[in-house]
Amino acid sequence: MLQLGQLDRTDDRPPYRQIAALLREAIDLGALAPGEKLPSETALTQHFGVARMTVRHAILELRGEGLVAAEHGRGVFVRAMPPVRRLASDRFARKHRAGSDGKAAFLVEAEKAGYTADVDQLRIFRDKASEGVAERLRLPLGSELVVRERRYLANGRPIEIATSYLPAVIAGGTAIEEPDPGPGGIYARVEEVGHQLTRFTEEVGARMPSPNERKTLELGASVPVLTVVRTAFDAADVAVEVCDTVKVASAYKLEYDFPAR
Amino acid sequence: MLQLGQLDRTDDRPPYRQIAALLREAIDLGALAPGEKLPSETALTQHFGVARMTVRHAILELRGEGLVAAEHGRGVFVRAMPPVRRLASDRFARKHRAGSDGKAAFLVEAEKAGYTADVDQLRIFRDKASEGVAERLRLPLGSELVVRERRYLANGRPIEIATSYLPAVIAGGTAIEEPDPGPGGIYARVEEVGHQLTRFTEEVGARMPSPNERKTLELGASVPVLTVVRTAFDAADVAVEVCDTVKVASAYKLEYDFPAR
DNA sequence: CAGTGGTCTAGACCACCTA
DNA sequence: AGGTGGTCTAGACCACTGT
Repeated sequence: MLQLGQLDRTDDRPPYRQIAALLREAIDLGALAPGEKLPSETALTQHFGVARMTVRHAILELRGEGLVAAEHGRGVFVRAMPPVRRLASDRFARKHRAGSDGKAAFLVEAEKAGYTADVDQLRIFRDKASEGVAERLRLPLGSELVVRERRYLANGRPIEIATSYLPAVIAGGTAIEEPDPGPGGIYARVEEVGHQLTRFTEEVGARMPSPNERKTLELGASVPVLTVVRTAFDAADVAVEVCDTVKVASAYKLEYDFPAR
Repeated sequence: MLQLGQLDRTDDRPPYRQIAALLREAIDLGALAPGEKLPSETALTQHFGVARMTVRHAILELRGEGLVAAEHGRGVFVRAMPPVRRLASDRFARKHRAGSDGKAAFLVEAEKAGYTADVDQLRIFRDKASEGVAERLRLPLGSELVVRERRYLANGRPIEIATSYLPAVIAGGTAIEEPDPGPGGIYARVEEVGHQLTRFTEEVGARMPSPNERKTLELGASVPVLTVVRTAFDAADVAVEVCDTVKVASAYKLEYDFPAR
């Protein structure tokens, strides 16, 4: 049974903050392990001798920090943190595509780092270019695109949604329109049709997820996401792919290396 | 006088969410301009015919989104959104240091983009290297460092906290320990003492701010921050500076450009 | 069904700001 | 002093989950 301290009436912090601090401490120390259920509001109310709203206020604070998630009718649970993926800016180097025996980069990386990886919710379809994508691909608005959507999971937990957009004139009719694009992934196929990749740009931001993203990524109320929009360029500096990703922020660390010039 | 709609009892959203939605709409439409004061809790209570806690719950939600900020004893005010800074990975190129007439890069950029920039809360002191910094600078734990802390503001709103760590053997006794490091900033001074900068690495992540950061950056309850830890290397590949920054996510877009190799 | 969290009421007292 | 938001109480009913 979990042991929690008592309120300190000489403490100048209000009771709800003290309760939040005590629970936060229990989580940090591991007395409340990830996935574990917190004492019910009723139990906490009795333990601390306060009104239910006071306990709820404390829990609201922890939810705001993304430390716990409430499940209606079940209880409040300590959130489990997914493993952290470190993404280096050389992760698309050709050497990483070779020798992977046709496995996707994400699966190879997972194997090395010791977690299980999955890709699901794959959707492939044609669409017209929206403003942001058209601008990045330097195509007219409404140009025909091949779109690949998918969701990445680590240890069974969703960590990323990715959507690739490629001009249909490049990707149309190739294995890029197949569920399995073959060894080396879609970048290898793009190079096969004559577009050797030379550089990438990435635009990185962070924000709160939309309700939809929250659902797809199974996120608690206030867990932020990292957004990365990558554009791939070929030797003629033609943009051949835009990849829009939404990543669970706590699961990622992005690494970039650039010259001082 | 602000006109607000009424609750719709047939709507399946709870009253507090409807009230939040009505206020959000008023803000989006400009009926409540940035800096303007919302009707008081008492006024809203009477307007909607609900208990005060219900109105507070709605306002709590808007505060969580960072749309409004409460000021004890004064009222609740619509927050102004800071302008978005786009940070390109060539922003430390030597050419940007030259010709800036001794002005810091941040101020020059602000002038061009048409917003006012300020740096405040400058603190300069000596400290011992903590684990993360020691590792990045490849120094023994506890090595003497020169530390520069400061806060950046755009249009008067805080948008970033930055902390630079430099080995005291490099930065000690130079203008880097002065409030004004002189033309070209601390990087120019580092190069003057024989460490020509050749490359940088950046580690990017996102998370919810700590209570302290929330206060310093004047953030709402659930507004995320971007974290960027930059390490600067000289020609001998010696790490000469670690710069730890915490940025208001909504105010930044980071841009990186890297070869496919 | 009992137990959980979600929402709401109608009060109360306090701390802070402006005047 | 009067108005504002901050915190708290002691109830109430509802919706969801599990047995």
